[in-house]
Amino acid sequence: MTTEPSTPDARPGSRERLITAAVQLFSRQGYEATGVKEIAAAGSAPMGSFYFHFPGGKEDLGVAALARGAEGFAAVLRRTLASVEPVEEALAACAQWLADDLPASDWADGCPVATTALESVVRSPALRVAAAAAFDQWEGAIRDRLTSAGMAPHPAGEVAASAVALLEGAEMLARVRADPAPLHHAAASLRTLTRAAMERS
Amino acid sequence: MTTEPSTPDARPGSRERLITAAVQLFSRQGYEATGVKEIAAAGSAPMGSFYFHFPGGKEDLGVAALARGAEGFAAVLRRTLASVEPVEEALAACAQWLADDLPASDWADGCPVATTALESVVRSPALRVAAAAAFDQWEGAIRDRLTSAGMAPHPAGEVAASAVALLEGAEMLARVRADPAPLHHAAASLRTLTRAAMERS
DNA sequence: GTCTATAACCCGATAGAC
DNA sequence: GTCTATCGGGTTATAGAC
Repeated sequence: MTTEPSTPDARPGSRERLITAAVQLFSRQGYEATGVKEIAAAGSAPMGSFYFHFPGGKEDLGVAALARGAEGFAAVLRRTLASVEPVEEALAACAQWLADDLPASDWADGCPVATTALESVVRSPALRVAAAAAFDQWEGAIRDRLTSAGMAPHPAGEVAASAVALLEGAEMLARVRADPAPLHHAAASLRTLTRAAMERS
Repeated sequence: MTTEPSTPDARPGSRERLITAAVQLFSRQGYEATGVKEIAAAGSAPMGSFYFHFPGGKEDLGVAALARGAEGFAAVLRRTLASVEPVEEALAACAQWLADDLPASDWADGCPVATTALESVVRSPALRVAAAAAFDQWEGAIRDRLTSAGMAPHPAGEVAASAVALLEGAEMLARVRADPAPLHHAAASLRTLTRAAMERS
């Protein structure tokens, strides 16, 4: 059992550094545009370490990076959803969190999954499955928050799916336009969708 | 003036064939994963023709392919929006059109802009601007349909932006999962959003 | 306008010393 | 586990004949 924080203050091992570097590079420029040498350099690891830790090569690291990125945004989602009431403001707050966070990198650091997900559809079943798991995880976190607030499972699943789609689409528009407005409009739309579904429940 | 259909029955020139090939390849696998040789082969044009017609190289063709893809989907949007009443069903029909169309290619042929748009944010200002223009065009077509139905300009712009975001996000989820459900949920959400905005007008 | 051949470089992956 | 050097094949782009 060599899970990471065995000695809590130690510098992360090269495997961890490679995953962290890959998450950021994939979120900025996607999977295809990122070279393994670039990842190794960003993670301060030589090529030998790369292929020691990821025998399956770039795709192997890609799967690990998608899982890591998925967990990172899931934590943000859960924290934001849990700390805001009422429920329709909780979802809007997630869009607002993106509108506040993305400009900090000048819109460079985007969703750690989306670009790689689209690139994977035709080219890599392994990456496609890992991306699907990421979206499932986020959708599940949102669905749980909606049902906890009393929404029936039937509309909650559909609203959660549309919420993930809306957040992803609005983030793409915002990054391409370098403008937070699509995320603000998404927040308003999420309020409307949540309120309508709650009234139906 | 050498716009294309000068002799309507002629085989398209190599420039047209290159653009058509690029639109499809970028919609399948994105910009970064697509090589210029691959585009030239798919368009049955030699490398010499490629750099004759697109002196700026791959990025030059990329801009043309985004504009062509944008116009293609804008035509679908305008046709669908114009042929369905009432207005809240018109937007839902656009999501349904995607749910019907995408499985035909086994989810391979996706949005001709989205993947390249995300890849471009950090890497190519020219492609980023072309992608933004595509999204603006689609948003404008939707906004026009909403205001024609009597919606005030203020909610119409926001609803149109969220509609583009929702369609793009739901298409991504559907392709990655190989499942039309996210597009069906998006259709339902578009009905709700349109109805709520109409009532507010 | 069209084509071939190739330059110059970068890719993912590996071998093998340490 | 870590590092360097390198392989074979890919990339974008160009030169120059036709």
